[in-house]
Amino acid sequence: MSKKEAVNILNEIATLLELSGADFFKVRAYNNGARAIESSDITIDQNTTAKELSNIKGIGKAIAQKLEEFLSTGKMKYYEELKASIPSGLMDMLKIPGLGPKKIKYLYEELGITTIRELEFECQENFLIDLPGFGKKTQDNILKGIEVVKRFQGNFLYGEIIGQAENLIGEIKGSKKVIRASLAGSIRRKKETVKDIDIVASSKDHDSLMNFFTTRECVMDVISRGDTKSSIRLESGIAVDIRVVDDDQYPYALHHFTGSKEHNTAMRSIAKKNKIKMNEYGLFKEDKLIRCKDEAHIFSQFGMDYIEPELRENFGEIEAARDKKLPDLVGISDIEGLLHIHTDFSDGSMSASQVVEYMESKDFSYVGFSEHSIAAQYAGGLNNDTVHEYFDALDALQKKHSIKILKGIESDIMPDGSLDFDDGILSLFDFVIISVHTGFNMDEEKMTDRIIKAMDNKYATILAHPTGRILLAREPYKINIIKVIEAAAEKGVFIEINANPFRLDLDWRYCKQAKEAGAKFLINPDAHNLEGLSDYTYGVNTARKGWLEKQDILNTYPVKKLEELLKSRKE
DNA sequence: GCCGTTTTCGGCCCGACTGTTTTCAGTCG
Repeated sequence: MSKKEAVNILNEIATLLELSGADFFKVRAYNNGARAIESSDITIDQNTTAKELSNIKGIGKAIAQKLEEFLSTGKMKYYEELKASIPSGLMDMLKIPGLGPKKIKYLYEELGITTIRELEFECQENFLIDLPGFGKKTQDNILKGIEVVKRFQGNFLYGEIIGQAENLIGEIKGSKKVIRASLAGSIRRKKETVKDIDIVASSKDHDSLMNFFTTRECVMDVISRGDTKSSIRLESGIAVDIRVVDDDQYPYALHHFTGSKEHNTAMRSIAKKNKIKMNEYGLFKEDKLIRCKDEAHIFSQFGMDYIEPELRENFGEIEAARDKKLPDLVGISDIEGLLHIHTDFSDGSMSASQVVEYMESKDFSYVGFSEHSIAAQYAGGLNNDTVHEYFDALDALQKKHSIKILKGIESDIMPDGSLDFDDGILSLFDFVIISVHTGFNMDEEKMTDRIIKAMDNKYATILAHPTGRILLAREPYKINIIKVIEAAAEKGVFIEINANPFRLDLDWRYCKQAKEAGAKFLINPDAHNLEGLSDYTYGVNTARKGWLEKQDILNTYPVKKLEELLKSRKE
């Protein structure tokens, strides 16, 4: 039993309670409890007691006891009973935009609808039109919502969406009606997946700006249209929400709609303690507006430093801002070179010389190749012979170019924790990336031991994509990531932030903890084609969300210092 | 269900839009 499972079960209980029509505050208490566990630094396992749990703010007697039962036995009676009382399809129905727990509960009780498919059928048969509180438009919206769920499951990769978002915000900023405008919401916070695109703009003429917004060429569908708020859908299926305010309200609105919800709630409660009301229109002391010219000014009202949007997840940024202890986050321009690149020596689609030319054109000072290794024959991995051809080719390339070329390998971690090349060959590389590509279905203990054992090899320098997750497609393998992080820090193995937009692994949620354990990181593109090289910027986002600074990231270092660090591990 | 420098009971953040209503409930962020 891990922290993650505890968090998941509390969130699931909250959802089930919502569907069962429970008191709103009870639902929120479970959501808050999940949040509290997630951000607490206590380790959670089968021996964690209710007493320890209830020390966490947000966990009371009732939740603590239920969790203790869950952790020690793997079961929770309360949850099992709740789950049994509610058809599982109702949970899926919550994903339909426009349909919430109240209506779902009503449809279930009145029409016996328990799955999205049934709901779709009933809509097509016009059964919803005459229900009290429903009607033709509601039914149409539900059908549209079902389409969205079926096609996109409601989530989008940041990397797939950011281009569309930037185009649209560019158009809006270009409108003469706009004074200030910005992306907001999760996309401004640079979360790895987003549900929609949020935009905040200020204008003297709301109506014209709304017309401008809802008639852009990229708009497929207008979902709602008001004077302060409108929603559209793009061809990709993602919804875009815009909020238009007067310019003196802009800083408050931008902060409010950037979120996160948890950050805002925490900010509001601080405001309340200072007898200040905080909402999207301003800060009010005894109903009098406190004028703020920008977001930094808002934070300063509470004695806080400016908090970068990436950090606004209520992961301690508010306390740090108050204590002047916010990190100086790593930036894209800090990156000096890139490692973890595959070429046509293994499964990449570009040649090493193309990569070198590209990297030189972008003024990077080093480039590190890392082909797949002997066990990864599915990916054209190098073997004991071709590895020497690879060295010769890179040596020849180095003679023609001034950018420093580092020779690496991505060596597979075998199920027993050994590496697939023997030490004699591994010792020849400038760096050895180790990673799991097979045998994903081990239990947590075995997988954790497997990876920790692999890190005992003194030639292993970088642990790649530590959890193996593929966003929106594959869960992380079962692993005690905290143990792995601590072992990496202790053994001096560097942790990769894999910057592929489908991976972004190590997850930012663990970066801060890893840093505190003493770990160092590399932001690696894991590129297989030339476009993939620029993915490193997504990795920088992840590092920033994980509170990392320039000195935490090895590929911000000059090449000499990086080489020393890579060598020191062998010695 | 949680919490408490006024509280062990009575609060719990707040506002916009839609659609179905004739003043409001549900949903969303």
